[in-house]
Amino acid sequence: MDAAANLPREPRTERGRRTQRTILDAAAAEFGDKGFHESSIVSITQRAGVALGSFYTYFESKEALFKALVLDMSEQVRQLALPIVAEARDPVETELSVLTRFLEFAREHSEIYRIIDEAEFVAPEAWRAHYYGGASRIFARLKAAKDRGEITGEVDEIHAWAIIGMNVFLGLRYGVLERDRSPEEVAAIANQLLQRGLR
Amino acid sequence: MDAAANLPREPRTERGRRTQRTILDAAAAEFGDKGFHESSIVSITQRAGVALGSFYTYFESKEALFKALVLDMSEQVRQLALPIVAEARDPVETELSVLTRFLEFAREHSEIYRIIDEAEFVAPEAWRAHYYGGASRIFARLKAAKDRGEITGEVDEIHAWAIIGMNVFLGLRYGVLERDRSPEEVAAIANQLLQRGLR
Amino acid sequence: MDAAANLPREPRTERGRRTQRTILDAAAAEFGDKGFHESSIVSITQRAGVALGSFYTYFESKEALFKALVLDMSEQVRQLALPIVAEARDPVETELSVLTRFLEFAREHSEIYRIIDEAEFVAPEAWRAHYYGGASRIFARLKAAKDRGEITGEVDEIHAWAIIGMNVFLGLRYGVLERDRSPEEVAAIANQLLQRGLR
Amino acid sequence: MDAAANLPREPRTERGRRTQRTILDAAAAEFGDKGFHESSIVSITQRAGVALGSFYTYFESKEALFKALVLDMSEQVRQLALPIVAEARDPVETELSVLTRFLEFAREHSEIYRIIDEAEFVAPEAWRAHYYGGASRIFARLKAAKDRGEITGEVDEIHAWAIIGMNVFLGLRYGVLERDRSPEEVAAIANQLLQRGLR
DNA sequence: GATGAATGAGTCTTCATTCAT
DNA sequence: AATGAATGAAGACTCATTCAT
Repeated sequence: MDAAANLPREPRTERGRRTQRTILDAAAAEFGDKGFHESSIVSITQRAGVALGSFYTYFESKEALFKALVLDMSEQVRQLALPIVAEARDPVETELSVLTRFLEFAREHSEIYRIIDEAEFVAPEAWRAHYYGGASRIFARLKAAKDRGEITGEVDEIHAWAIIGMNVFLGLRYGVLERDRSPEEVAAIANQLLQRGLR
Repeated sequence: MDAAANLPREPRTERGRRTQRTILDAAAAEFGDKGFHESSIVSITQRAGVALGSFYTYFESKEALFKALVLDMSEQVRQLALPIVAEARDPVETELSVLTRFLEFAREHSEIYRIIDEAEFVAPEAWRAHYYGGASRIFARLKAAKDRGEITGEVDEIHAWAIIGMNVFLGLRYGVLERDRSPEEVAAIANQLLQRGLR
Repeated sequence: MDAAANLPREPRTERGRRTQRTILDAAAAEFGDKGFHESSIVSITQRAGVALGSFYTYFESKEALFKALVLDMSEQVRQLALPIVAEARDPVETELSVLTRFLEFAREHSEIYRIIDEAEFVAPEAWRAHYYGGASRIFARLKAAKDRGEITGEVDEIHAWAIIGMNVFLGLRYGVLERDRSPEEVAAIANQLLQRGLR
Repeated sequence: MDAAANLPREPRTERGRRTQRTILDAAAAEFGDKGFHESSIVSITQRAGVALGSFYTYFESKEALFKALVLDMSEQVRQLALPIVAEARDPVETELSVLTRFLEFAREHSEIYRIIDEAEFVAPEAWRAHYYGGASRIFARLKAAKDRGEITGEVDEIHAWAIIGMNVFLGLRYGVLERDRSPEEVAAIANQLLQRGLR
């Protein structure tokens, strides 16, 4: 088994790189619209305006493409939090900003959102990598805040998973399914839980 | 659109009822193991030990079966909370018990868990019914508690979605993927958030 | 790996048995005409007058079908020699009759001939089974004749392979490619070699 | 039909000649390993370390390449017998030496062996040319021996085909499939048949 | 009600070949 | 000469669904 299995095949020319990009974009749109199983390679290449065969010049398989896409998107999501965390303020404040940013993102890129979610079933390792990574980054932030004395109680990995679950469902409900509340509002209200619980 | 569309076809005899039940169980196992798309009707009927054709005596289609299953399971999950809520104690206490019960359930019936989750993509209306229903019940509990003065701050549907997201991800992480923490522990630690937030 | 892998799937009804037989016959004709790689499942099912999908009701794959065919034909070829050997006469006489019979068969069933030959590349185990089996049966006959004192010199597996090679090439040349000499003539002349060598 | 069809395209420069040679060698290895149909042009050019497109600078098509290879190899096999025949001794003796040489060759170049054999199905004319040529050369040798009085009985083309069949199968069995007997031994034992038949 | 044979649209994937650079 | 991107026809195989028995 080649380590490069499932990785996009490296184009050797600039033209190749462009074609690969086109296919990738078409695939993101297609998967976002129809989900993995309803999407077809023919349809993706048609969207991309390239021949069917060209797909296989750049990707091993439909699964490999999906995985590549999830990895790519997972990275995009990860990037969201970076600038916010860099500013390093109050932990609850930080999570509030992260959530706000995340909700905006879910609105603007609901297809990415759906793709990562569907990965739970289609590309489980990629899905796990995404969420385990996310949870451990949140956990790390909480621990750091605790070390700085900004959090008094215990912090636990469980808190991190609770937060990520909250974020994901809020993003789904208020960013993808219905947009009847603004990201700021959703984030602010949800954040009360982190701030002071239900009282 | 017939209201009865997608509903299991009513068996007319006792024998028929048993066959239908057998198929339903086999389907739950199959979908839980392989997910919707990898599952096949032949395989389900083989598990059930009935002929392929018998499937269509009791179900409209593969989708209809799945939907029926999700509805059935959704109802099972709903039942979980009923006795707990009936005891009507402190709201945070209530959510703690509900979460604990839910985590136990996720452990014992991870296949049900996966099926409902996959419904987001395969049977979106059933999925929505399940989660919108869940959220509104939580929301109702919170409002009731607020009315009884047990909660001082504002309560919002957003809180309900945050809680449901928490629960789902904790169930997935600690009930399905890895069982390295007990349901009680997970619920207790997660509940701190509802109790007093991160401080 | 199931032991039944590659074996034809057992039909459960008489109708099924007929369909399977039809497909098998169509396949023999197709493979004989075009060879394995140029033959296609669509074409085979068209010849058979059944739907494409029906093929997969009865066979695992194109390879499995081919293998099944080779096994079946190998058996037919084996049957050729049985009655002749049963008569048990002079060994050279016996090989003469076997060769004659074989040459007649090659003429009448050149497609079978080609299929077994192509198996060397497409279904090597089946091919080996066929020829190793054939060689060992010839060898056994030679040994028996030797034991009966009908052969004075040493007998060796090598002789058996030499004889089989002779037979195959004569069948190909005078039974399949060109039929410019009668089976009896070919067998008689070739048999001189076994009789007394080149002198 | 152009007489030059299927012939390798003539390289115009020394560099070109080298590239063509490289491709030819890579193809021999590939075809020997995987057989004609499993081999692919991409894979051949990768083995050769040249670009895919370069293939078509030197060969008309995959079939043409194969045919060229068979012709080339057929010629190599033909060369085997030349020095032996030149020495012109006793005919049985000659065939013994030819067979020995041939068996050695089959051992050392089993890929060539397989390629010529597969040509029966892939490049039938080349295959026919090879074996008809071989048979007629053997036949010619026998006739010459007969003329010189070294063979007393009749000689026939049929004898030639019998001999070639023997050789091919012995080469396959003892040179390619299993090498449990030395070429000398195999040739010596097989030669008894030519010498004095089975007695 | 139960059975399982039959159907064929739909998909993925391969690969020889062409051609612009 | 050499390169490798692009093409698309062709083929194996799956599987939900129908229907005669």
